[in-house]
Amino acid sequence: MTALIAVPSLAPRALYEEVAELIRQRIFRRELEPGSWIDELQIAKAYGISRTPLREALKVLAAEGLVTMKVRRGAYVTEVSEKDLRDVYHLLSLLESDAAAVVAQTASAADLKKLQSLHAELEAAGKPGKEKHDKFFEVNEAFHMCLLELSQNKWRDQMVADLRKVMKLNRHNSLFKTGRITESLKEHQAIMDALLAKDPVATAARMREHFANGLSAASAI
Amino acid sequence: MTALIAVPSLAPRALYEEVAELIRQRIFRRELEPGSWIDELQIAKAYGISRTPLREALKVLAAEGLVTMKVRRGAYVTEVSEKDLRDVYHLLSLLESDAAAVVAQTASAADLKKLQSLHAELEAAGKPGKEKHDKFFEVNEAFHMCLLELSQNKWRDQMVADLRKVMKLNRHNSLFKTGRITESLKEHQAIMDALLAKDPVATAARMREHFANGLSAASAI
DNA sequence: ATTCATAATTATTGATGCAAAATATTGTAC
DNA sequence: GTACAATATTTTGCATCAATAATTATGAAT
Repeated sequence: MTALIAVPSLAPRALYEEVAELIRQRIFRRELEPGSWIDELQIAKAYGISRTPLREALKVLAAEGLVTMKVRRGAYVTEVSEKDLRDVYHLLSLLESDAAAVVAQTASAADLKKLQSLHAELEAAGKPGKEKHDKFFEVNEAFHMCLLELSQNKWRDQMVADLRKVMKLNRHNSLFKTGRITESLKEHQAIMDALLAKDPVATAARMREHFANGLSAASAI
Repeated sequence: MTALIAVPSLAPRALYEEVAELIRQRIFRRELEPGSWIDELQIAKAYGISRTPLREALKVLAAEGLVTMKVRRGAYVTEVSEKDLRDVYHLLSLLESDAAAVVAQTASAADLKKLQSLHAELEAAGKPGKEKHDKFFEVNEAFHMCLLELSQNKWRDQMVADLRKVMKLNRHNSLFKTGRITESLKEHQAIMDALLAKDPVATAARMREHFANGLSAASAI
């Protein structure tokens, strides 16, 4: 029985948020499989907490789409169909390409420099020989998130973050981590070029292509 | 003290959802003003329920963006800035125009008929002389929602629904209800035409215009 | 033997109670 | 009179407890 240890941080989160994050991670790690029932009693006991904050955490996860609440039947890890994944991916493409267009129009020199440095990191991490794929995916995520933040629309940030969480429910969430690192780098380069040219239309187009390629690579599996 | 009466329906909702809906409506009616603190004890007492389902309801509303939770300070009705509204509106435009394009490509004859009948209703409700504006806005919402549903992406449905809720936080949520009924009808007609022509690009463009006009009408106030 | 009904068990949902934290209030000292 | 400190009150947040609903198991009747 591993009780939760209270970590005194500067921005203290409520217990239900703490628990939500723990369960999120367990879902991503597939410790809790899609479709499976979430045993409140067992988890509460395992974490050494009561069921009240746990249930609040489950409500949060339900709002994110990670779990599904059934009346009088409790919480279940959301099952995503192939169509769901395509639908979510489509929305990600739409939202992120739009964000990219905005950034192309509004980014300052410093903003572009930041993106370029991330892009450079990405190229370094993607060098053949290097097999630190984790690093590549991490920086890739950082690049996309940085672009998002630069587009200055917190509502979109939230939506993209939630959609990306849903994508992680997928077994082969290969959409993000296929072995197409070289192609992905080329596409990122194209996006960077369009951004530096401050061409919103081209930037959005390159981002859409980037997503389209990711999707076809995924469905080819 | 008005206790909640259990309405036995076919799809029984949990109490926390029931309560969430009640609070949602109170927020939309501005009984609970943006920025104001939500008194858990008072509301629980007023509804004749305990704080537990109420707190769960507040978590749901927080996920929708209608309320903001502050650690150890409770729940507050979300305050949306002018920029927030523009940002949300931008996303609505993006999502709904994309949905319209999908429908233009995939709609069956029956689907189009359904949209046409809603459009006819809208024209009837918008006839000068008739001052049933409520009816107009209601049918307008129905038209947009029907289009959404026909585009067959439940994730987008959810996002649009949430974003529209946030829009309703606005004092003058004039974006939907300006006195530009005639113009709005013309724009809807243009959308219908593009849909019937099964032209996705034109349909999306008309929808974007529809939103752009709504925004400028709103900011002109 | 199979089906339907009833009872028992199990799990969710809602209520109440308690402790900790934050804010407001009051009093005292300078 | 103002500022700071200590106390009191208010309110959140978590835990425990009770009740309701659903599922499963058991038994009886056809």
